[in-house]
Amino acid sequence: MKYSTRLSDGVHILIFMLLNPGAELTSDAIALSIRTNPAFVRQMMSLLKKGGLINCVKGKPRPTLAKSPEEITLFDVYKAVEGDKPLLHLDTHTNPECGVGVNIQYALREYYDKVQKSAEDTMKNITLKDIADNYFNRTGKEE
Amino acid sequence: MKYSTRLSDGVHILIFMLLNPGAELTSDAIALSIRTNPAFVRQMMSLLKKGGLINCVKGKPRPTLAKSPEEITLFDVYKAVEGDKPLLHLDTHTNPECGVGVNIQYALREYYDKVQKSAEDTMKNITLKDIADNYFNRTGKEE
DNA sequence: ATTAGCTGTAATTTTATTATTAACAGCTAC
DNA sequence: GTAGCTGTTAATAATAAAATTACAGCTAAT
Repeated sequence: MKYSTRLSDGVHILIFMLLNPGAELTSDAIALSIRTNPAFVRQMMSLLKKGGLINCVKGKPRPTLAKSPEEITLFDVYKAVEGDKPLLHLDTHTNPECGVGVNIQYALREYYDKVQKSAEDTMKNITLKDIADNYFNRTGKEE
Repeated sequence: MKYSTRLSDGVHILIFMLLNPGAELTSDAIALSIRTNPAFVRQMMSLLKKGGLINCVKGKPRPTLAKSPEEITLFDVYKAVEGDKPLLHLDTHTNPECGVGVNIQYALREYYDKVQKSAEDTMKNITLKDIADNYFNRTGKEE
């Protein structure tokens, strides 16, 4: 498959909103920056809204962050745009008649959960503000 | 795309070898358990061999672990079968004329690296023995 | 020596998941 | 009232994975 860039694009959208507070910000403008199409941006924004991260109104091109950047973590964005999709995937297609194979995958699941948790814990400690600060340092622009 | 199950299948192969020490173990037999085809198993085994995790000889269906199960970590298997493929993917397709977008992705990279590192650190602390023990507990069989 | 059976590897096809696109109903604000 | 936007759905294209095919070369048994 294609690699999912939803988390990256979700953050992209949020930072874009942070950089343009109160300004008119259409899905077309954001799409131009991500180099995707407006409908995809609107789909992402719909998920971000459902996740409680942004507020936006149909017909009105002025979306706003629903929380301060310090309160939005990378994990929040991940959950909003990827849902429960894990980073690692068990092979759920093993031969069901082979108990060995089935139990290996069950055994693995426990350890995949640990990997997932450590990744998520790290994501929970990264906020939109951190990423924005890093962006500002990069561009020399001050907050 | 399809989700990659290479790590799961790599572990599957290693545990299978651990369970059948010294026995004849053809790629056909392993493929039957994973419910895949022998050529894919051989491709995975080729990678595991390059990663220094197993020994096997062309024409001879008796692969062996190159290290003890305590010395093989989940990270070793991940590196062997996935190489440098990260868990999270930046959107490298943003509009190059939009400096904002480009720099957002650069900023994000630093944080993705942190997430990757925490996942890898966890993987480094999980050994094939851990997974095998969990498997044995599950099946009631003792080591 | 011959040969059956296996491995190692490359090339092609199929499949799964994603982004892309098109389309349109409904809201907003001028 | 209408231009421009959002929200949503459905269909299509793109991409990376597994599945498959094929075959040269090794092993070991006879």
